[in-house]
Amino acid sequence: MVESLRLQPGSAGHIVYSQLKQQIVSLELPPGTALSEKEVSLSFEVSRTPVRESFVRLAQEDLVVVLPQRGTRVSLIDSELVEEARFMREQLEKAVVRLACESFPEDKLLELERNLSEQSESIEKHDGKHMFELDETFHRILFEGCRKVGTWNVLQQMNAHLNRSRMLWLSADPNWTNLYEQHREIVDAIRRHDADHAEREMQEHLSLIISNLAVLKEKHPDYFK
Amino acid sequence: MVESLRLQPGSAGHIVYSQLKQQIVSLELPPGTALSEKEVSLSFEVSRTPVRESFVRLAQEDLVVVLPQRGTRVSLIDSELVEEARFMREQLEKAVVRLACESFPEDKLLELERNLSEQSESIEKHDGKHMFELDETFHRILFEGCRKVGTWNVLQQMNAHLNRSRMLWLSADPNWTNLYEQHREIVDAIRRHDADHAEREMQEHLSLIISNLAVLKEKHPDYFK
DNA sequence: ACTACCATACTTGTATGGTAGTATGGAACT
DNA sequence: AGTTCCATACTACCATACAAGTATGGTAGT
Repeated sequence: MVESLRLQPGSAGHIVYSQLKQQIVSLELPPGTALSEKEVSLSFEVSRTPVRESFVRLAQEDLVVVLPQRGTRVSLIDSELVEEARFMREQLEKAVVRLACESFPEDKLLELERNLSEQSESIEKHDGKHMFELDETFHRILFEGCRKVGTWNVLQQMNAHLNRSRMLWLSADPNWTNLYEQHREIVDAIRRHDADHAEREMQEHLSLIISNLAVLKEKHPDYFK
Repeated sequence: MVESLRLQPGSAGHIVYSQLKQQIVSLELPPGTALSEKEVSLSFEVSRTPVRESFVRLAQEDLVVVLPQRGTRVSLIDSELVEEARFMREQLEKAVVRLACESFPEDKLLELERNLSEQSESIEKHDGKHMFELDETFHRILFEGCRKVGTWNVLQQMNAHLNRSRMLWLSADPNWTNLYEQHREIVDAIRRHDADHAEREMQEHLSLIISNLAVLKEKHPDYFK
C-alpha cells in the first residue's frame, strides 16, 4: 500500500489519516460505518483537530462523506467510480507498458523479477493478502521504471475504490496463478521489446482483476451506493 | 474552473480553499510565495482552523508545500509533473474521444456546439482568459458525455500543474484560432463516428496546448523546481 | 391513541491559547 | 574582524472551548 507523504509522516494528523485509510480500503471499516471526530479522537488518544484533518483528506478522496452537523460515514462503494478506475488503469497501464517496451531501466527489471519470485512463494503459501500487495507493487514498479510515479499516485486515488471491491472479491476466487502467469508474460514482453504483445497481455490482465460487480453488489447490497 | 464539492461549499474552510486554489493556479500567487496560517486567516477574516484545513487539502494536491515549524509556500512548478499531466491527458482524452465516437448523447453534443460558438466570440474579442476557461469546459463536456466525470476530476489534480505553466505561456502566443479549428474537427469527427480521425486530432490538439517548458523555465527560473 | 412540542444529547464547524521547533539578528567573546 | 551564543519572533501543530445545526425520545395536550 502506498503512503502519500504530503503531510509529515510523524504528525498525529498523518498517522490518523493513514491508519483510517488502510482500515477503509481493507474493509476493516466497512462502507457505511459511522465515524465521529470525537469517537476516533478517543480511540487514537489525540484531540479532534488531527482527526478532523484526516477526515478532510479522506473526504477529498471520496473515502468518507461528511454531512455537516449530522455525521461522517465511510463512503459506500460507487460502482461508477469502480468502473472508471478500471477504465483509467486500462488506458494508463497500456500506455505505460508500451513505454516500458521501448526502454526500461535494468534495476527496475530486476525489481520486477524479485517481485515475481515473491509472488510465486506467496501463491504456494496461499497468502492472498501478501499476493494482493505484491500485485500492487508489480504495477507500481512499471510506472516507476517509466518515470510516471506522479501518474501512479493520482491513479491510486481512483484505485482505492477499485481495491475495496477487489477486497470483497478476494474471499471468492482470486485465481492468483493466472495473474502470476500474466505478470510473467508482461515482463518477458518488455525484455523482447514486444509492445503489441505486452499491451494485449496487460489488457487481459486488467480485465481479470476487475471482479464481477453485479455479483458483489448482490452479495453485499448494503456496501454499495 | 471546476469546484470540487467535497467540503460544504458554504463553509469557511471551503471558501478559503477554493479561493487560494484559484489564486495559485492563476499565478496570482506565484510559485514560491510564502503563506502563513495567521496571515491568510487575517486577510480572509476567519480563524486559523479553516485556513489550516485548506492548507491540508492544497498540500494533498501538491499546490503548497508545508514545512513543519518553518512555513508553508506555494509549490514550485514541477516539470516532471507537468510532463506527466500531459501524458495522462493524452492517454485518457484519446480513449475518451474514441468512446465519444461510438456513442455520445445529443444534449452534450449541443453543449459542445454552444461552447464552440462562445469560443468563436471570445477569439474575436481577444478574451484569452475566457477562451482558456472555454477550452477547459470543452474537454470536460467530452468526459461528461462518456460518463467519465470521476476520471476528469482526478485528472484535474494533475492538470492544475499543467495549467500553471499554460498560464505562463498565455501571455506569449496562445494561437487560439488553431485550437478552435481542432475543437471543431473533433466535434465533426464525433458526429461522423470517425474514431481514428478524432483520436489523431486530439493528439495533435494536446501537443499544442503543452508549451515549451524549457523556454518557460528559462524565462521564469524562480518559478520552477 | 395520536400529535405537536421541546429538552437533550449528539454531530460538525469555528475560534483561540499554548507548545515545540526553527530562523534570525545582535551581543559578547576570542 | 570573525565566531559563538542566545533572546526573540516567527512557524506549524495540537488541545480545548464554544457555536450552531440535527436527530431523538419523552411529555403534555388534544
